[in-house]
Amino acid sequence: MDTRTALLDSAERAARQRGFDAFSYADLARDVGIRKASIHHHFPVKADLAFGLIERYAARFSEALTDIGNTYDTGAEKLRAYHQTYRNALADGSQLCLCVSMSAGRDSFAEPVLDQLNQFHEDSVAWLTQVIQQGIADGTISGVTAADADAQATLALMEGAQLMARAASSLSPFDKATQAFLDRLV
Amino acid sequence: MDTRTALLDSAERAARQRGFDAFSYADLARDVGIRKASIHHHFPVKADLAFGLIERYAARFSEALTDIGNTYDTGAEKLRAYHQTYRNALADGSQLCLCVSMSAGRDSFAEPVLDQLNQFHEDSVAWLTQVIQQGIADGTISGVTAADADAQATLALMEGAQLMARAASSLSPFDKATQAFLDRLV
DNA sequence: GTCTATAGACTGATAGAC
DNA sequence: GTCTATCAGTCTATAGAC
Repeated sequence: MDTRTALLDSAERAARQRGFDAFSYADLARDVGIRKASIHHHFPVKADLAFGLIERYAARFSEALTDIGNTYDTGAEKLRAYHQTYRNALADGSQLCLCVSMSAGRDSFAEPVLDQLNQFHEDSVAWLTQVIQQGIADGTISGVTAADADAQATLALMEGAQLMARAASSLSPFDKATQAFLDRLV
Repeated sequence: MDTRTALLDSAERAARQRGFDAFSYADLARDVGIRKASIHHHFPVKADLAFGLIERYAARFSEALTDIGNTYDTGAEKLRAYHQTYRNALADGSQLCLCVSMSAGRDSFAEPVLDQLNQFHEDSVAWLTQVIQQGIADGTISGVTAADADAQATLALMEGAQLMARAASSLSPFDKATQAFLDRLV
């Protein structure tokens, strides 16, 4: 495998488990099997690594949402798949999805990284708004008054539920927090 | 003011704005106006400071919930006051409440701190469950199927909404995300 | 593209005087 | 309880050989 990719993989794992500021180039070097200095060839400064991570993540997530849109028909089915994506990212409660991790530690990031992060949030809300509107139209989601507010609430719920699950090192707070959301779907 | 209190105040401000691992004893010393070494007299190691922070926060929050219980009558009024507490903590979107901040950076903490954190979450859910049940009984909250799941969802929503507001440095994601929650209250 | 070697800054923490 | 002085360890980052 490509060294750059191996570095991104290792960094993503570390960032999701321990936070972006909690791993060092030394950790990365140990994990990937090269020397610290070699990492700087691929990511001159750590901000480049942060940007590389969020960039790849946003691209992958965007693909995943497109896949969900193509695979499922009803609004409810798509929202269940979206929920499952966040649930899977938790694993056994030991890691967050990268965007929650980076949202939480946002102070160490420079403008370009924050822009990507906020763009990701906006894209998510836009996708959710569309899917919720479809769910209203096809009658597979109940209890919605404003689709865009509901979309923002859904994203906040997923991210918050991840945070609590991780604090407890258990999936159950996530499942309990998202139960009512799932119950609104046919 | 007590030096210990001044240190806790400064540390809380820093933890909420930049994260617990993002401030140092040097920062604290500068802010409070004493020398680094003196801080170790009050908090021998940084873990003691973490514990002191969450301990004081949990005690204060518990008091605040009791106050809300005593001040307001209906379930809806109490939930609106609870929501306002989280909104106020954000200020202009530049800081998190301490428990979101510490949940986010939980990897740097030892068992006693994590116990306090999880206890805080459990206490919050217990209080919310009770208030939501009251709201069902007095008819001031609608759309609840299971009070305990709704309580966990409410906590996750508040924490997630804070995270998004802070990422955007703006209150509006918080307001949008919690709009539907408020709309369910009479 | 990877290496050795090193710089310079900062970290939490300690010893011991006052 | 606060100070000066200092420690060993870590961090990101760079220079330059191969």
